[in-house]
Amino acid sequence: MVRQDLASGRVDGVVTRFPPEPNGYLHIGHAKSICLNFGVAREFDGRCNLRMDDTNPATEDVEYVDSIVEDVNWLIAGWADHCFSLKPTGALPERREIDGRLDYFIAPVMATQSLGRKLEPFYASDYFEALYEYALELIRRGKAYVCDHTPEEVDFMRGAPDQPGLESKYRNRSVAESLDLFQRMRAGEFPDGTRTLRAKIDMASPNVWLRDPVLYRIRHASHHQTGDAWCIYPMYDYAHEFEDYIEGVTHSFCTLEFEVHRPLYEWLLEALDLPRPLPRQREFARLNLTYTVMSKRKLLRLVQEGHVQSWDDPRMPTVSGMRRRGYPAEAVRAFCDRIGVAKRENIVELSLLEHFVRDELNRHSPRVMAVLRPLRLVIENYPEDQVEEFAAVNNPEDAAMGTRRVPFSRVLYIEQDDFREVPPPKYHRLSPGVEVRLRYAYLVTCTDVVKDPQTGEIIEVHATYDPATRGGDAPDGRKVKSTIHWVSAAHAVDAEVRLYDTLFSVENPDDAPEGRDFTDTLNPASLETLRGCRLEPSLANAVPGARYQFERLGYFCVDTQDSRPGAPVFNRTVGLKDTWAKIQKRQRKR
RNA sequence: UGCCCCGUGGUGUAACGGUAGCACGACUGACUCUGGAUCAGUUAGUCUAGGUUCAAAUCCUGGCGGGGCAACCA
Repeated sequence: MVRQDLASGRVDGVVTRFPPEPNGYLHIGHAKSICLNFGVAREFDGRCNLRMDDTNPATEDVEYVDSIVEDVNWLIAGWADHCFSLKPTGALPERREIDGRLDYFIAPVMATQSLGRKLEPFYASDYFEALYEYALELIRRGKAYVCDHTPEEVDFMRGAPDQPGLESKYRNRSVAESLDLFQRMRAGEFPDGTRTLRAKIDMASPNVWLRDPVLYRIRHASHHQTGDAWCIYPMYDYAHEFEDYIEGVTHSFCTLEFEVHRPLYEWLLEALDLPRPLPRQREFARLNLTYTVMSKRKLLRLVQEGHVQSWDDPRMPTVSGMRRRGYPAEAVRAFCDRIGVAKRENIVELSLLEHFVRDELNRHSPRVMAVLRPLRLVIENYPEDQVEEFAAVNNPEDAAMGTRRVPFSRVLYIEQDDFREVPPPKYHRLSPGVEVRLRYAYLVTCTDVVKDPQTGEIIEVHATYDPATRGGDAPDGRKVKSTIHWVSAAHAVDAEVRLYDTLFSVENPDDAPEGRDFTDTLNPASLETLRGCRLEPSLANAVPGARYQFERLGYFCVDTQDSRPGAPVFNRTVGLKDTWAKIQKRQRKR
């Protein structure tokens, strides 16, 4: 479509916009919209405006503005910054005339070319004056009128979808009277809800949005950007297309539910005889993901009711949550690219998102050894005080990432999961009499199991090593079935590790059965906190946000909120694919 | 109920009216000092009934199914 518009000469450049309302945090659904809008701008060498659609002071807050700016920057950094347009802080649209026709226009500044000027997002609230002027013009043209009906009356008179509405008795009052009343609405002469400005369209239209929709309402409320300057605020349907127009937007992409609003979007634009090309609205289906919810209302409830700790809780599908969880922005973008844009309702599998996260992390994150649930392994025939260092590869996918040295000694920790006194079928790891490889170190054979005399719990495993297998290869060419990771007890770094699982235990928490709430299907095991985890010493100075692969376990990142030097906290971003887990699952089913 | 939109493998998404393709998942196998990665392969799809056409996922009509819309929210 964009290509067609360019080819036909309808527009000579592409301008899109991402227009969130600052009443919540951005989530993966917004990420899709961001990728669409910035992606189109990028593809056609255009630009994309970040705009706060702040026309309802009751629900909005600057806290959200700040988070939105941060999230957008994070998501597009290194990808679309060159088409990211903002405006100088405090700039307002310029009032001008083109061919004798009234026009408002606001000039963008590319984020990469600020030239020292302070920049900020566009704000719908910056256009309140322009919007007001346009409203006056609408009244003069007989296309809008002030209506004195109460909200209840208006609601009733709208009729039903299959029944025409009733015309307001104020519909035909004179232009002069409407003008006067509207000016007095602005002046604050009337209390909330007493009057509205309405478009004069068609009360019998089969499209309910064309039945003289409300354009302005009276709200004596303080706005987070304009303070108390206004007591009338424009409705979304009135404001949005003019916001697009003022910014010179060519393509206005929004979600499906606005499809029925499109005739209104176009009607308002055409009602005014505007001198520049008009923006065009097109719709696409919003994103749904399995095992999560996406509506701002539900996300807000999760936060407010304490089901998660915050908007950036790593279990949240918010952009900030994903960032804290360790998802790379590249992975989120690759995901958005793959899911495509269409008008069909969809529920994308979480596994697709995780695929891109693993794909990105696999190529770029350094490998490291960490033991989450430690089990002592004593190498009986290894000298008591000896310490050796082995070279470990940082990333087999990228030789340029080099190697590091890992200390080895007589007492090690291995993963509890990597030892079974009685191995189940197909279990290749350590068990009595079995030889395995300690990664990068030696081949060891399990000789003994030490149990707590009281509880019978395995507290220690003994083994012998073969000195000839130094580095991990046997000179006689014998093979072992398994390689396990380990950490030298004396050198280990102690850490807390948080394991995350899906927030919900059902694929689609949105369709809770009647009488049930989506919170009923919350997964009680979505967070498991492990303390006393043992990490290899190279992790002692890991910086917040740093991402690693813990070999054989998954990808982990240093938590940006709770990690402290000397007391590191790691979040599991996503586990490695685990065929052993699959085998186990299958065995359990039998 | 009125209007609008949408129906392609389990999931998501492609295909000027001309061989239904790609990705994820699942399943086999190969390889492996990560039961990771990689590689090879298998599985499985045009909602339905008519019509137009040499030819229909694509165009037309009906049916069926799903979704949206009746805030002074966005």
